[in-house]
Parts: sequence; C-alpha cells; structure tokens
Amino acid sequence: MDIKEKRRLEELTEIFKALAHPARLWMVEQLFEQEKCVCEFVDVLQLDFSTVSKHLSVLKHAHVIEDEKRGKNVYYSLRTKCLPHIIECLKNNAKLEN
Amino acid sequence: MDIKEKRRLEELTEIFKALAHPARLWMVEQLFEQEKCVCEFVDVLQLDFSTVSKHLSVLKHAHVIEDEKRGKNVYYSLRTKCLPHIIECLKNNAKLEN
DNA sequence: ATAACACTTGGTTATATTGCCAAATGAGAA
DNA sequence: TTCTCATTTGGCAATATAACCAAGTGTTAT
Repeated sequence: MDIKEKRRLEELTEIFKALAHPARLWMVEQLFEQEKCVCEFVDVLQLDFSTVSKHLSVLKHAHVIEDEKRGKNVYYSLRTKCLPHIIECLKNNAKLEN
Repeated sequence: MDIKEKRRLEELTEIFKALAHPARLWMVEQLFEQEKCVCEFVDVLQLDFSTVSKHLSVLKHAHVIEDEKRGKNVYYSLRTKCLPHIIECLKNNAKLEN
C-alpha cells in the first residue's frame, strides 16, 4: 500500500469518523432540510454550547457541512449532498438484517 | 428526542464507527470484489493477526460484513451491498471540494 | 466606548479505541 | 490422540475522543 493510497483512505476515514457520533449524525440530518445556527442544536441536544460547537467543527473539517456567519449567528448547512441518500441506503440495509 | 430515536441514531452510528478506521475501510473495499480470509489481510496491512481479527469483528457486529468458516479458514464477505456506491458518492463529493 | 450576545478555543478529566503479546479455541492432518 | 494451522479472546499500555468549565473573539446594540 503506497503513500497515496494511505492518504486516500485517511481522507475517506475522516468523513466516516465525523459521522460516527449520535449527536453529530443527528445534527447532519437536521441540515437535510435547511440550515441551522448553533443555538438551535444546543437546545435539543442538551449539551454544552462548546461541545456542540466542537462537534460542528469536526463535521466542517470533514467537509460534510459548511458555515456562514451572518450577524450574531453562525449558520451551518449540508455540503455533502449525497448524505441523505447514503443514510437511506444504510437504513434499508439494516431492515434486511432483522 | 425519544428513546426510539436515540436507538436509531446509535445503530446508524455503529455502522459509521465501524467504517471509521483506515484498515477497516481498506478491508471492506477488498471485499467489494470477492470474499477473503483473515490471513490475506494480515500480510498486506502489517498488523498483528489478533488486531486484524478484532477489526473484522467490529465490522461484523455492525453488519457490514459476514463470516463463514470453511475448513481451517474463516472467510469474510460484504453484507452491506450499497457500500461501494456510498464510497463512490463520498469520493465524488471530495473531488468537488478541491 | 461598553455591554450583551453567539459562538469558538484552551485546558482538564473521564472514557473509548487501538495495538501488541500471550493464551484459548476449533478444525483438519498425521 | 496429538500436532499443526487459522483464527479468536483476554489483558494491558498508549493514544484518541468527548464532555464540561472558563476564558477569548467578533459582532451588534446601547
């Protein structure tokens, strides 16, 4: 396995890592429909503001979401457009297993 | 967020967690074409036999792969058939980013 | 300018993950 | 039966991740 292949795997892995947390996955799903600001997540998740912010940062670094500051708020939106489809695939797969 | 929704998120998260490691992701990709036994992975990954076995166990618990013992060997094969498609989606997405 | 607001960043502790080694298992060969 | 061979399991140390609190940043309101 060469260095380029290792890099490819690490980049892909970073996306899966970003999605591998219930709070992050939930936030990503919330963004399927429309953008949200950080405070909207904090209320529902019952996590510290800093914790939610860090989770969003992980998703942003993996290029799954992107942010835009407008006024006092930072709005996050979905960047990886195929994610709704991916989650649908996995959900259907899970059904077959039971 | 109710208990059922939490469970759904955790199950989905388990799949992403399983894929969130370079060695595991690589092994899964190797299974796109055909089944493999554990020793075939060990040689290339340069990891301990026990380590590879544990990685495969994680993927198996997430229902991403399945195993079948035949003779002296254990053969692993892909169970989540949509994975090649999913990885293709993410790869294309990454391209747009650069 | 100063205060309030919506975040982000730094630091710390608790918990989870990963890797190796050594020992256990289970099937086929001798 | 006893001996390999292929793999799994248990245990431990190193590293990574996740949560909170406190402090910092940048923007808007007063």
